[in-house]
Amino acid sequence: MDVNKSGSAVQTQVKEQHNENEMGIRKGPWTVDEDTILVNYITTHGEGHWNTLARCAGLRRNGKSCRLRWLNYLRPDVRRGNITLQEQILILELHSRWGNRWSKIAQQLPGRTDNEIKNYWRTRVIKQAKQLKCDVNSKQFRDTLRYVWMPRLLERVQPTSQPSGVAGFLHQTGFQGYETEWAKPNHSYSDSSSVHFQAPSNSDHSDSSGSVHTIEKGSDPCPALNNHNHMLEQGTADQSLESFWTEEHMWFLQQLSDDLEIKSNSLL
DNA sequence: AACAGTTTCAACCGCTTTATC
DNA sequence: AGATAAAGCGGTTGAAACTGT
Repeated sequence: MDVNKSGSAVQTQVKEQHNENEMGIRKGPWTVDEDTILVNYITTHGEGHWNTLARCAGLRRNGKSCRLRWLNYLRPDVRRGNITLQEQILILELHSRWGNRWSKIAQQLPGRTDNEIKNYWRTRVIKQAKQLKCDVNSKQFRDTLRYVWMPRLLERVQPTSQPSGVAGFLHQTGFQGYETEWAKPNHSYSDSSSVHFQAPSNSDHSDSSGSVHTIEKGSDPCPALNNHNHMLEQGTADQSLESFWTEEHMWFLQQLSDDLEIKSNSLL
């Protein structure tokens, strides 16, 4: 959304008047002029002390609003545009580990803001959970993401990768600091004949069953997925998370996650 | 073309944590 | 040690953009 690009000057003026409170503090979308003032002021004086900054810069905004505008939009190193495939994997992985710690997750994705990641999670991932008819915080959905979806995304990113390549990928994307479950010896996500997913016993959110789930590669459990894989390899499909989730995928994932649930329960 | 429904994301709100006096 | 202000964080909202009919 960019209010600066739409609406007539008159409409904008009316809205601006409406968005001022009795103290003369403005709220709502920022104008181009306000952005310019804020950028120029920070370029000269640096950031911080936001209430003082707002006052000295002559902005009729509170400090919080200035800080948010700068951090989420005006900072020169803010990365705009779609979340890449690599970033999606990283977000899924980090969220499985840290939960809704958006700021912490954002620190591992250079140029991305906590707000952006939070929005991504709410608009894309939660949407998919709803389509799977499960709660986004349920074990069922977490397992589906962790043991089905993320390995497949990784295979798309690094088609020839070995297990150790996962750690390498995470390193390449700028993420350092902990040993991913996939880099551990008990996780063989890509061998010659099948794909195994072993639920780790020491993950923050996983169960302790350590149950192993195997999908025989030759059995082609979901032709739609493989077809999509082919499209990605040919560069004919949008490389986004949601583009994977067709109705057929949903059915497949639902079956698989139901199976995971049953097996996990039987081991308790 | 017009309308309704849905999605996206910038911005706000309220709470917690940290810094300063 | 307590009070106050500032900064940071996650949840929520609402308007614009998009999509379908």
